[in-house]
Amino acid sequence: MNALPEDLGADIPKAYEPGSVEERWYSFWEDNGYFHADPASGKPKFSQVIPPPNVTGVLHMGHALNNGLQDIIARRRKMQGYEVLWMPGTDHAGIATQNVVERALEREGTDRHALGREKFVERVWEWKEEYGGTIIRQLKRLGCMCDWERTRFTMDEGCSLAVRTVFKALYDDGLVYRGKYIVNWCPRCHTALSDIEVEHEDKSGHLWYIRYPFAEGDGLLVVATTRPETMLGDTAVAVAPTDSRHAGEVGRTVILPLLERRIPVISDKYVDPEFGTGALKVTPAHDPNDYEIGLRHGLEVINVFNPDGTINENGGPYAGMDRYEARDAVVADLEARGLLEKTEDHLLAVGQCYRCRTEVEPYLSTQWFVKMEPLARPGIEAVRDGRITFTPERWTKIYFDWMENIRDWCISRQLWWGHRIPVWYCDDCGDMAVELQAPEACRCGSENLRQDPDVLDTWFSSGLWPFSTMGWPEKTPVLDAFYPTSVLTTAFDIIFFWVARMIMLGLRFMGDVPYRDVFVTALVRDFEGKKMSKSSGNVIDPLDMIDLYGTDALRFALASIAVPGRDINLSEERIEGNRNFANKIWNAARLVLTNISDLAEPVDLGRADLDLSDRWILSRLATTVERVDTAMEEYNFSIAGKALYQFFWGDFCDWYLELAKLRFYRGTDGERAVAQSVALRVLELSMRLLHPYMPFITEEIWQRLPGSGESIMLAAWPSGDEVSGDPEAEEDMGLIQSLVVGIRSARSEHGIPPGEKVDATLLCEDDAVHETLAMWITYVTSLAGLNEVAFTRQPLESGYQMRVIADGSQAYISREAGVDAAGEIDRLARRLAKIEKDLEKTVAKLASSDFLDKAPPMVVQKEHEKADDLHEKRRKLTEQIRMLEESR
RNA sequence: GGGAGCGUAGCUCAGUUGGGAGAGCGCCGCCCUUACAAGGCGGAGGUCGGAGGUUCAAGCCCUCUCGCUCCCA
Repeated sequence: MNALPEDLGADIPKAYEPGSVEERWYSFWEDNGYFHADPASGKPKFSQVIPPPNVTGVLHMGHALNNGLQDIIARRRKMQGYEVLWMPGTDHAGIATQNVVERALEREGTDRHALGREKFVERVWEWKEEYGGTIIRQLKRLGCMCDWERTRFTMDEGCSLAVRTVFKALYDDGLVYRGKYIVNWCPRCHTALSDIEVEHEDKSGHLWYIRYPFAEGDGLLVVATTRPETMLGDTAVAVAPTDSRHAGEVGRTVILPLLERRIPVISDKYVDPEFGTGALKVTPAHDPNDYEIGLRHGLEVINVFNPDGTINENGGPYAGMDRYEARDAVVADLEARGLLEKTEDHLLAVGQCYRCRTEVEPYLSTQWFVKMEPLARPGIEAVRDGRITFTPERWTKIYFDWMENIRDWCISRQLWWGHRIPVWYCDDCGDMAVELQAPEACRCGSENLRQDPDVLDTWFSSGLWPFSTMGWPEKTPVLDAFYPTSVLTTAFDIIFFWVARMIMLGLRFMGDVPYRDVFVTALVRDFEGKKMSKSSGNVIDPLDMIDLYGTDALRFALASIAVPGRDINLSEERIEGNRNFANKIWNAARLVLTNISDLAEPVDLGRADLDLSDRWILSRLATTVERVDTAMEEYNFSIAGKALYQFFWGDFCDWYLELAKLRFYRGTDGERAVAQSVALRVLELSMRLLHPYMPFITEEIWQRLPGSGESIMLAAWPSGDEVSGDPEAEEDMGLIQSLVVGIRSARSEHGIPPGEKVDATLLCEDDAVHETLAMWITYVTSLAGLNEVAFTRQPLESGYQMRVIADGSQAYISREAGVDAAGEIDRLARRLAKIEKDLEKTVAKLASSDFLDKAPPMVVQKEHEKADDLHEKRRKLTEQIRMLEESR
């Protein structure tokens, strides 16, 4: 598998080419079974379930973020030695999938009713077999290490049995019930929806003031409504009991305009006397509050809508019109009869179906419900006592708020695609049976059984996902080994739909929480913070990004801007920048690989004669390992990503490799071997540290390194034991970096081309610094472009054109062609200005006796040192500027 | 109406328990120095939304205020 040493640098393309690399390694991993979890393994277990994507879905940025992060988590755990199960699968998505197939039928000029239920469901299954695998293939392109052999589907046999088992158990416990209530009805999907499937949006509408004449005597009552068409179903007018304006009207009868129905005026505490005229038209069949009022007063309930939102026969002349048409007609007729007092503009919250955006209609119908309060209590407790934690923490409160005010869950849907409700009704005796399998006959002996035509809310089955996928209700080894799962990673928009319900159902049926951690990710938005949507045309397709820049670039970009608790504004430039990072990694590896072919055996770094740069980069690496590991443990993928980026590019490439070249190209054999060994070690360890973020490029490079093993996926996650910090090396290197940057800056500001070497004399007032610089002077000469270098112990009076004042040292630089003295004065003056600004603040602090008395000694001490340093720099700069001015 | 989050460089955003304002991109200048021009080096750019308070010390803590976004009713 591994290349031989002499082949190391051969055939390495100049730029990283993600396409072929990704394909090759993904099948290598999959074919070797690295994704497959063994419940019998003796290793500690780590598990997570994928939030099952919609089977009709295609991968969008939200998926890419969530699943990318889950993969990062899983890969690190695997490297840490856990037996990792990442359970994959898809969701049957009742409404969405049914819609897709219905649209296909429409194109064929037919519909589901013409096909019949059985044939239609067959068609959906066919569709699922053909297209349902798309998102799975896309997740593979994202690099996800899911255990594909265990891929599940919410409608597969096992999950379906789990659904029926749970339904029956809840029914037997009295937690599932059937009843006639006002539910949210989508006239386009022809089904009931649960409360949370309705999205409210403020829309501008009108408030119509309608005159209801009294049946006896003169006068009229004016009611205000936002929905005049529902007056067809009015069975009362209500006023507040406290409302003196209307007190005399209670008990009288008004004539409902248009339909001429006689309806009573009643008094009910629900009415808000401040709203409109203080008189409320009551439509018990089409408003939940009106329904309650109706119950209290024994009002007639008149349904005026058909399931498709048109007016039914109860609407008299308006029957057959659609609800908006009817609204216009009703208003026009009222106006014509002089019964419309006035119309005002009014802002109202309109409920819409979360699947199709159609306005939902409150609609009286018989539905199945789950009684939630008894399930919610343990769910609240599990979070309160810390068995489950949310990250970021603030989601905890949102979870509590919802759970503490939970309402019963309407679980029946008038669809054909989904888990059919396991309830059979007897046509002969009217009995009802809730069973796991279709019963042969009723208790009364009749075989005239009809199964309930409705199916269950898709979220009912996804609520069982953490255990139904592991084989429940059977007791399986997988369940035994991997439940509860370790973490659930998901976006906040499904905390109520999914997360909360899994917790409640997991506790109820497994007797344990479904996961320990809930990691709530952000929403991915476009670069200016707008929600990505097809209609706005601002969608960035993750597959396009993968094709253009590579999977690793996309993953790294998403992960490194994934700050917990904040939405992500993504731009293509961001991904491009990370493609550049991948390329940087690639080329660093190329440099190392092409320069280590003569390294027979890496030297033992514990004993080797390390350069300062070697000690420094190993120390930086140690810090990075620590920071990355800690941040990842806390789900802070942004901090970890930035640490990786900064270390690899800013430290390793910009400084270490530049210095290592000195030994690669001109070192003695021994020096070469040390530099090679350190470079190799840092590269190897970096690949392991980067692997969870960038699985493909790291495997590709790691496999080319001498002595690497079977796969980086099986290599150990870097630990603090592998490298250790070296504060002294970091400090010494800091002195050198300060001097190099100072000289480069002076050169650049004087327009000296990078190729032109200059002479320098270095002055260090401190002996130790002098020694360090003298020892590692080649670093300075090579990185700062110096020619002749001399050391002095006394400040120079002349013989140079530029002076650099760095930390711990100074450089006097001379150039044959000379430099513009005025330019040098200007340059130094700008430095001086900055120093004086800093100094001013520091001096002010030290002049305050409060500061000296009350601040911790360490802080005061630091401030003194800072002041000394700044004073010294100011003195040197001032003196230099004066000298230059005098010599002009 | 209730709750949450966010206003820091031109843009997108970091900023761990208060103790010398940062990154990426963009911009300007110089460089094709054989790992990388998808690059290197250097540079400009900020009264941290506003006001007040606590503190020796506030981007960070408290109060008020303005603006934007989201969730729930």
